[in-house]
Amino acid sequence: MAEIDTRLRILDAAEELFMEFGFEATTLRQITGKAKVNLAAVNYHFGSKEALIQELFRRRLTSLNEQRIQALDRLEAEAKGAPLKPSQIVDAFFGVALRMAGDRVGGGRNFMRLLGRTYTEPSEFVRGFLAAEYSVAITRFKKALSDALPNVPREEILWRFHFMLGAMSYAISGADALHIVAEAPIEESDSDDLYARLMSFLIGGLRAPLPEPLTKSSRSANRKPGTRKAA
Amino acid sequence: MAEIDTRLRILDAAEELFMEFGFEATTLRQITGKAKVNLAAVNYHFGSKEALIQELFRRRLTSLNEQRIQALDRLEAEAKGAPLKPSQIVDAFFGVALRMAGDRVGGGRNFMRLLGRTYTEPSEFVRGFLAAEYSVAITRFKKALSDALPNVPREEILWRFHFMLGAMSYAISGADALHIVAEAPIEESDSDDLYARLMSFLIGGLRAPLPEPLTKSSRSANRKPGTRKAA
DNA sequence: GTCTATATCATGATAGAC
DNA sequence: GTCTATCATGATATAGAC
Repeated sequence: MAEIDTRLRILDAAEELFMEFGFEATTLRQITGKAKVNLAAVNYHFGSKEALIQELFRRRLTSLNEQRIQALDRLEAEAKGAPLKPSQIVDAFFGVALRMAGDRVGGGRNFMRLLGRTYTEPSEFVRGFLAAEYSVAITRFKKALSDALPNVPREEILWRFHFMLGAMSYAISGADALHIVAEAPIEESDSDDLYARLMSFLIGGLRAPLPEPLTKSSRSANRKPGTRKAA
Repeated sequence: MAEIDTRLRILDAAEELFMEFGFEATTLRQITGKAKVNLAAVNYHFGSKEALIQELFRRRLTSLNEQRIQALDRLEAEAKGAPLKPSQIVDAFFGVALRMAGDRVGGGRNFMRLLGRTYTEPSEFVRGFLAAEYSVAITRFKKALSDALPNVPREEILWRFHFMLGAMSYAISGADALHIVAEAPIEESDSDDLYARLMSFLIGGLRAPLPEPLTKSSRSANRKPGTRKAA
C-alpha cells in the first residue's frame, strides 16, 4: 500500500458508494472504511468532501469528453467536408459514453451511472463544473448536428440532445431501474445489446418529424377542448 | 391555521425542498421552517421522515396513475376492439404526466421533477413502493403497446418504454438542466411547446427500426474490429 | 504520509408541559 | 394538537503524535 495508492483507493471507493447511495447519504467513514484507509486521509488528500467529488468527476469527464471530440475529429476528417450523417454524430457522442459504461473493470460503469443521475440533480456546486467540463464538447457537437440537420431549428436540436441525454441516463441506470417497469426480473443485457437498442431509439427520436409548424404565432390552436392533441 | 392544515403545509413544503435539495440534504428543520410549523409536527403527523416521503409520493402517484389508466380506458372504449395507435398510448401515459408537470399552481410541477430524479435514485425504500404504485398502470400500458406493435418483441418494448421515461424525466427537469447543454440561457418553453417537442421525439424513438436481427445467436458478428458498428 | 483522538456541530427523534 | 427542551447519534473537519 504505497503513498499514491491511497488517493486512488479513496476515489474508487467513493465512486462506488456515491453511485449506490448518493452524495449526501455517503459518509467519509463509509468511504475510508471501504478504501481501507484512515478517516483523515480524505481531508489530507483532497481537502474536503466536496473537493473529493469534484476531483472524482474531473478525472473521468476530461477523458470522456476528449474521446468524444477525437471521435468527431476523425469522422470529420474522413468526410472531407461532406456533411456527416446524424447517426455518426450520435454514435461519436453516446457510443463513447456507453463503452465507458460497459467497462466493468475500470470502474467506468459506476461512474457513468453516477453521472446520469447527477446531471439532473440540482446540487449547486456540481452543476457548475459539470457545465464547465462539458462546454467544449457540447459546442462541437451542437455545431455538427446543426450542419447535419440543416432543416431542424437549433433550438429543437438542443431539446432533442437533451432528451437523448435523458434516454441514455436511464439506459445506463439500466436493469436496476428497469425493475420498476418490468415486474419480472429482466436479464441484464450485455453492453452490445444495450448499445444497439439505445442507438436505434436515439436516431429515431432525433430524426422524427418536427413537432408542428411551431412558428411562434400558431400555438394551441385546433385542439379539441377537453382532449389533448394526439401526435 | 387549522389542525388539518398542518399536514398539508408540511407536505407542500417538503415537496419543494426535496425537489431543490434532494431527500438526504433536506432536513426536518428546513421543512418545518418553511411550512411554519413546529419541528415536532412531522413526527407527530407522519411518524418519521421516511414515512413523510412515502406519503408525499402516494398522494400524487395514485392520482397520476389513475388518470393514466382512465385515459387508456377511454381510448380502448372508443376504438371498440381495433388496435390503438402507438402515439395514442404514448400520449395517454406521458401526456397526463406532462400536464401535471405543467401545472404550476397545484405544485404538480415540483412533484414531477422530483419523481423524475427519484426514479433512478437507488434509495432502497423509495424504489420499493415506486414499483408497487406503478404496478397496475405499467401492466396495462405494456399490454397496450404490445398489441399496438405486434412486430416488436416485448423485451424491446420494455426497453423503449424505459428510454422514454428517461427522456421525459429530462424534459421535465427542463430548462434548468438544459443550461448545461446550452451555454446561452434558453427561454423556458411553455408546456405546450414542451409537450409537442417531447411527443414527436418519443414517437420517433418508439417507432424506430429494430436494432438488428438480435436473435440470441447472432451477436457481435460482422463488426469491423477497432471501429464501433454504426447504426 | 498516516494515524489516534477529539472538537464542533447538525441531524432525526422523543418526552412531557400546556 | 402544539410547543420547548433535550437526547443520542453520526457528520465533517482538525490538531498533534508518530
